Amino acid sequence: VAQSRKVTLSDVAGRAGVSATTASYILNGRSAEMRISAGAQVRVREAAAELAYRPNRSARALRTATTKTFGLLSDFVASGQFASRMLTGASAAARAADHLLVMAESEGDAGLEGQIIEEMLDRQVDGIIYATVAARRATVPAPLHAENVVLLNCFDPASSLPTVLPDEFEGGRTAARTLIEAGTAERVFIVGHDEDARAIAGPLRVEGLTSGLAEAGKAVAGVVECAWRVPAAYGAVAAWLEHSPRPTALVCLNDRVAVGAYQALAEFGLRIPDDVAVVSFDGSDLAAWQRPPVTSIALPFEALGAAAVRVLMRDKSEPAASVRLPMSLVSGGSVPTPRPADRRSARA
Amino acid sequence: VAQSRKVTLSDVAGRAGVSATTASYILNGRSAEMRISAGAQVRVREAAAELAYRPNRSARALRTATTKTFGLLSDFVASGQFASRMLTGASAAARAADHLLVMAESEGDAGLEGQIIEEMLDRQVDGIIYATVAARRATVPAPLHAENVVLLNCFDPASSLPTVLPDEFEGGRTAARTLIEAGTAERVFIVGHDEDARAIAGPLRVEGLTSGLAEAGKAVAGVVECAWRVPAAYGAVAAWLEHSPRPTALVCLNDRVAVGAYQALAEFGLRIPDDVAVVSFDGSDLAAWQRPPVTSIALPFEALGAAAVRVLMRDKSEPAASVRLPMSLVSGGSVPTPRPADRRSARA
DNA sequence: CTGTTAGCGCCTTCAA
DNA sequence: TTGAAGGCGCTAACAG
Repeated sequence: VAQSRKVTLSDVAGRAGVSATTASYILNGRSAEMRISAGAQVRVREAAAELAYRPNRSARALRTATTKTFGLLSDFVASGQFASRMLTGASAAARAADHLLVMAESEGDAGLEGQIIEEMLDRQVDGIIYATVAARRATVPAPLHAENVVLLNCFDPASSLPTVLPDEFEGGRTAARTLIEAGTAERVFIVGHDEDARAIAGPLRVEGLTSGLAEAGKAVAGVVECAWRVPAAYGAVAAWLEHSPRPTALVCLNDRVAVGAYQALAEFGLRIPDDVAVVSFDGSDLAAWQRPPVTSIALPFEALGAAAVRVLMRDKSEPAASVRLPMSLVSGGSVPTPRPADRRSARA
Repeated sequence: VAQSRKVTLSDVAGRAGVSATTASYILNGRSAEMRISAGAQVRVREAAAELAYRPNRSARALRTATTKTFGLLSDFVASGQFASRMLTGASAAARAADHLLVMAESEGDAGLEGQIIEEMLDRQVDGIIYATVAARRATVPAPLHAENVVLLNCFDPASSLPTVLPDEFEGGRTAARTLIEAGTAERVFIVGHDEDARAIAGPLRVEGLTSGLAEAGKAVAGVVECAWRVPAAYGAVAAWLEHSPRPTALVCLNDRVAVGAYQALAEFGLRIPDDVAVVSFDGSDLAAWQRPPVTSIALPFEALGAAAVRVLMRDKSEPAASVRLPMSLVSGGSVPTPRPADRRSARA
């Protein structure tokens, strides 16, 4: 039966007729190591259960300087699915390892970021995930360099901190392969352009695409430059369609761009995938909701978050390896299905 | 200059030539109350700054049983914008009040939920936000009844815990008023239907709509039942358009439903807003990304999160009032603009 | 195999 | 106006 007043370790020890030390050893799974008698073990466990004993984490933290808590610091969480799904993955992985996540958003403000880092460090978090919502170069604040830190979806050229990133380059190659297999790689146009010089997702996706097309003797026919936002993409693609040769395929640098492109194509009476194939990146719900659903090279959102947690929990004697996770093809209906013969030969 | 080893309060006191007690009073803003000498105050503050002193929160937590940390427990975070934007609001409000948020997701699993609650309580959080991603009735686990808890986007009929909810009923009335002013309230059909018996958003939105229409002598013409998902809404609306009289307006119970409805209307060659007006609920980005943008009755996502934090931080001598926040009209282009004369008379 | 002792860093009575 | 002492609950040497 649970007590009304908070149950402490010595309450348990008292009830089991042992000292607090012994109870501590038993409850922390060190009975074998300490060669505790079977009787004591049973009595302590029973007492703990009967009293619904829960260790006081603050006391333990003071003593051991660990909190079974990780900090997750992100620049933005509200935009798109990246932050939330990554958070889900990280949170689940942390919980599976008996940890909790303290989370905060810097809103891209360096001052705020610094404050948050102090707050997290004050709380003695066991590690910090430094995440960005867009894959990019980042400058990690100095106080983090000495801590257990992992960079998620970003990297700092000036530091050797471990990093978890999606493999954008291979993702680009997957996009190329998809178009080649479908026989729509004749006139491929890229839609989208990163204004942010620190961004790496776009450039890597483009490089991968170019590399993949080259293997089949193809090349990118051109780029429709626009911000990675729906209205911008709509406007740019619509304006471009006025004057340009009809593309066989559009590679949209993310799903929002694809939505804008869909709108423009519809306005010009171009059918997807019959007239134009569309491939995009991210694999968010947004892609699945279009008609037809957009074939998208998906970010492993949850896996990225989980991988970051695993890096924080690694055996600290090891040097902390960075991780690059594959992006996967989520087939929608925006790329024509290759005839079986084509597909077979392409795979061979 | 910061030390390599962790700086403690007595380090500061030593450097300032006072005892830890005095330093504690000064650094906690109790100098006046304790009538500390001006000199001591200056010296202690200087010493703290020079040593870059930061209080050890774990030690303070052990002593005071408070952590300047709130727990945020949600059933899901990844779906849609609700959780993430609400999280943004809560996190910002918490930080503004010198608190941090520990966050976890129960994935709708009661067992997991119980574990997470224990974990949060073990860490002595100063309060817990119990949030659901869909507005609904909830059954708050027993351990929370005795704690500082606020329900966010849900309520528990069996408890008297304070609650933060959007005003869905008034939101429905706003939708009605919008259609009436635009002169498109003749044949209004509702699209969407909650399967979950615990859900309250849909029913309240419908009630509000009905009430608002009634004031103008109108009524809902019918309901197209479908789950609140894009493909379901598309399918239901498309099937329905085959046989039904053309509506003057569709009230979609959320933005995802509106997206599906848009797709169906487009397929039938019906133009928005000329042939059919569309109003929906939530005010997520999704609505803004349609062409034309959907006129949507918006949930105050960030404000809901912030309000929940404020409830947790209220003066504890007060009884904890529940909060109902207004939904706001976000005009897109999916409802025809009323002629100025109409609008004026409707407002009178 | 188990208990005693000694703090972790901080706040807070109580005395001076 | 300030300092000394005690203890929050837990863990870890060190004895026995």
